[in-house]
Amino acid sequence: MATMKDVALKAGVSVMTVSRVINSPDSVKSETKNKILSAMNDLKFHPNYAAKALVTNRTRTVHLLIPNQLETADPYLMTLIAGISDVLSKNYYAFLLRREWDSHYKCDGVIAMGLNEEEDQQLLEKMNIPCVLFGDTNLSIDCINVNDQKGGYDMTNYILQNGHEKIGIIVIDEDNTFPVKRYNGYQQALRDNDIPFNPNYVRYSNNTEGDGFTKALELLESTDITALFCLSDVLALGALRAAREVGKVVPKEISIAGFDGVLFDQVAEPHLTTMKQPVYEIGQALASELLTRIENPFKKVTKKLFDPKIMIRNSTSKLNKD
Amino acid sequence: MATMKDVALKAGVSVMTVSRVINSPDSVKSETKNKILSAMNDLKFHPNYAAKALVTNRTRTVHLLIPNQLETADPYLMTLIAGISDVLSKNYYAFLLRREWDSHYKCDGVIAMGLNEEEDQQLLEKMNIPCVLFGDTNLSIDCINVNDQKGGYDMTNYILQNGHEKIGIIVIDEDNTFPVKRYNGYQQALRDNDIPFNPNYVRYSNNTEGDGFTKALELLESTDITALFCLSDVLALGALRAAREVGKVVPKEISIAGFDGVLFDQVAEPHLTTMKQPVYEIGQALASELLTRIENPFKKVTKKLFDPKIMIRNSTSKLNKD
DNA sequence: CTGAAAGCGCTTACAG
DNA sequence: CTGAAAGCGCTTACAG
Repeated sequence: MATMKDVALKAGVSVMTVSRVINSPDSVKSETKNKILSAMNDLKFHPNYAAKALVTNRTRTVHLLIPNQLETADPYLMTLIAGISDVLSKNYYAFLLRREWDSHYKCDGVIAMGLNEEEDQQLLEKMNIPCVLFGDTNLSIDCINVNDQKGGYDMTNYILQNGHEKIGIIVIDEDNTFPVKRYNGYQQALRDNDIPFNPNYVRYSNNTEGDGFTKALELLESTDITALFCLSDVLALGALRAAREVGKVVPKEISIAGFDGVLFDQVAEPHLTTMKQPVYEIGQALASELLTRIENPFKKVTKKLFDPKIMIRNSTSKLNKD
Repeated sequence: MATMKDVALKAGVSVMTVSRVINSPDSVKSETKNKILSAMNDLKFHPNYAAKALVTNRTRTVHLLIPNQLETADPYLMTLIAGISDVLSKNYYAFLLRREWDSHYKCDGVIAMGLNEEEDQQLLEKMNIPCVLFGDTNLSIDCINVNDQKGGYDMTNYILQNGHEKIGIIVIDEDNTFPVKRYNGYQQALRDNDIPFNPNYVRYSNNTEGDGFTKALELLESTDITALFCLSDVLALGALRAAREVGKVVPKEISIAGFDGVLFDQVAEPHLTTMKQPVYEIGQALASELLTRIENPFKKVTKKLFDPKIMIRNSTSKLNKD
């Protein structure tokens, strides 16, 4: 591998000037610069990042802080990581997953997710390197999130537009803001369409197929809903099973909608209408944002929301009320 | 961050001896060693990998060579990468995805996949660093693969044991060895059970739900098969749809089996019997193997096969013939 | 078993 | 606009 010294020798300049061409090309006379650039080209010069890292204290490595309670084999997280790694790799940044808060190993920046408010605060205080958060916070941290409120609103609106007025909802019962936001969206859409809110149509559920099944069964047996909005696809799968259990044909007799859309564009089954989160794109955005922040530590803090989009799988899943 | 110099000062030794404690602890008198270890502990010393990288020419970074035709957002690949990153991250190795054969950036090792024979050869010749291959080759490269032959054999055997004798098969029509191996397993199982092979029961198909549907339809309409072994889950989904299309109840009138099992342990639907590949574990093994090879470049070449396992989703998917 | 010197390939001040 | 010197935190020979 050619070094800067080799390039300097070939171009007849000092190593320092070669370094300048790389780091602040404008400060070099263009004639000199061209000489050096062609020497770099001839020698196939590529900087030794280890040497650079040693002196600049930058490693060209990014850490993904993923709390232990998140399962890395989860498709949602894997898709996110795929998006992140796509952008990082293209920029020759390596990355490593970090399951613990502390690390004695250097990195240039951190992408964090699944933190509560207290931890957001910690992130701001303890990390003295660039951070980007997948989530929401009022603190001065770059963050990117899904617009859950809008997702809940748009889906409810869509169901209403298909002629349903009695819309059940299964809310995820977790200490997290996203189910609340989706639920708020549902309520707002009802208000905007002058449809009364019926608390009997609401169930809280653990985010599992099994509990979704149970809660959907309750709604199907005890109410006259004609549509059911499940705040995750996992719940929706349980609801589909519950519909089969009570012999209601989907979507003729009961329309079922989910939320997430992570797996379901890969799998043909089940034919579920859902709110697809742009997870891969969010991953890409997290990485881009972090790299921008690393380049420019004093730039204004960014807050971005990505809209989820309704995804209708096929004709059999249309929410039309006959 | 404390450096080796700080540790040396505190322990009253030279930097060199601190370095020895890290790299060849046996060469240091245990008394000295303990003094140094406790100094390292007090100062929370952790080596600066950039400095180490510079002098040892090792980067603590691994490249994943993923040919461009492979989609990184594919669940199979994401699961594999999750397994790989799990092990690498635990060992503080960063990694980056590499879509092109050439890289001017240093790394300590490469995990490659999806290569043809010619490329395997290239891998051996061009890379002068440790490599591990996800796949098969007779060349002197560490490799890890799925035992596809056994997967095909075991599934066929299982279907036979459930009383079926007329077993259709949809083979993936790709320039790749794995469908052939699975198909061979099918044929071998038939022979071992003295069941005649019927070429009319065989269809070749693109690995898509749509083509799976078409080919399954052909088999269901033109033959008397009572079971259908699809060499991928995607094909099996098409087959399930074809069964619905012709009004055959699964599994009462037609049993359907797939192969892969990547998504289907996450999703409750569809209830499909399949051969689950241990993809996450394979990813972990690829990374472990590479790290071992990096530590010990002259060790014997390893060839490992992972057995896929039959996964029966639930009672409705049992392959029992009434 | 331990240490003093040189150097890995860059960048950061400082000169000119 | 360009260069000579020093140093980042380690390891590799070489001594003793």
